[in-house]
Amino acid sequence: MDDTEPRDLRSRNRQAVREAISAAALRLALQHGPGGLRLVRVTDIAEAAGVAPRTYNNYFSSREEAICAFQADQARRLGRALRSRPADEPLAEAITAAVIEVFATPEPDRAGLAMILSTPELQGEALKAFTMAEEPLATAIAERTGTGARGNLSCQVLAAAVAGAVRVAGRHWLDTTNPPPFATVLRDALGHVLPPTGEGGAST
Amino acid sequence: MDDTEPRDLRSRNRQAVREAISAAALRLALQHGPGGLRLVRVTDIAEAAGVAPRTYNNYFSSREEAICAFQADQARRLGRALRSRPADEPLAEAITAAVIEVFATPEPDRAGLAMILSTPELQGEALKAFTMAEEPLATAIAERTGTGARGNLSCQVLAAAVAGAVRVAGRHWLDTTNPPPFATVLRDALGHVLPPTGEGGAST
DNA sequence: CACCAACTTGCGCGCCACGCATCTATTGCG
DNA sequence: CGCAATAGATGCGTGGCGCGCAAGTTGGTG
Repeated sequence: MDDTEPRDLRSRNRQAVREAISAAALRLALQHGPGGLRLVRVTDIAEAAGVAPRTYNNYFSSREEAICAFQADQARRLGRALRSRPADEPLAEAITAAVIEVFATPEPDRAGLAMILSTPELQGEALKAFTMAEEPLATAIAERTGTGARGNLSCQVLAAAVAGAVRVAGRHWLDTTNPPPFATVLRDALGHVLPPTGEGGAST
Repeated sequence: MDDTEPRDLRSRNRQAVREAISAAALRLALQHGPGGLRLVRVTDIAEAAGVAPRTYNNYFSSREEAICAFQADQARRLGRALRSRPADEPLAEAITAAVIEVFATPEPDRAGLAMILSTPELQGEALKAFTMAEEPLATAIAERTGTGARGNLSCQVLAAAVAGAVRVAGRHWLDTTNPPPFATVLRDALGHVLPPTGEGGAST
């Protein structure tokens, strides 16, 4: 969906700068390796992105946040992706399709993922990013299942389970030599937490 | 059970200091409220804990880490708790019992939890703490189900789902006025991700 | 064409993480 | 029971970074 493209030309430029900084940060991080994250100065990132150090700070408050901005954006799209699925599609299939659309299209960058998963600091940030997806996802699930209660436990638990499955799938996919398409791993992982077709998981 | 208590006097003292710093950090954080986390100086925490600022830094590298040390310790105990359950107990019951033993015994501190869940910085740290529990938990589950493969996706997914359920349950319990025992909420949440008795969830 | 708002950038301050050197208490051994 | 080895605590100093403030610049608007 192209709804991620902002209308305002100003916002457009802003997003471009954001991605530029993020890309520069990830690239520098990859150069220094998992252990040398500390050696990546904020000044270097800003310079590589073509902005002032102060400006970098207007976008991100930490290196980790900048590096994981892509994951954060992905997570932000998940709820919307689920809503855009046809309403008559079974819940499990809709979630699976939405997840694959967001996280496996295109195939993730293996090096970047490895960098993040092998660096504790970045793990935490990526974790935050994935968790951000849970609340909108839970809301979307609640809408789809018709469960009115927004505070419904089962929807939130399911959303958390889905997010966790995606995260675990990513790690598993990365640890696999000669890996299958990420979408395959995602389907497999989601199969363990998704209710069988026809059951929305709302029992309370 | 008490194998978590080291007999070494040195380690014992170290753990005591760790808890003292953590408690002091949480107490000061509660005084300043969710928004005033930045106003909690490291010096204050160290002084309140009766140690030098430099020593505080030997234990924790950030305020957030210190405040959430209790959650981290809890998470670290989950895998061990599951192992200590009787081997003939069904998986779902064993996990539920272990979770309740670790997270609902004693009943969590409502104020502290509210503080953490309403402060983004602390949310991230608590998230890391919960996630730390996943790997040992997955290993324990794999042992219990007899699934040899350590890289087994289903066990890791289940572990992540359990951790997520605990986290969601905590938030839900906190948002509830006149709340039931936390153990009740935990059982409810876990019921949505745990396989029915007799099925280990290991299909691959 | 002129006004307004948002954004970038430079400056500067205060805090904090961390390396180095020293001192103290605990431990293990003879 | 005394001594050497060692782990941990503490002080000091330095460099990096988050962020508030104010001016310059660019895009959007009536």
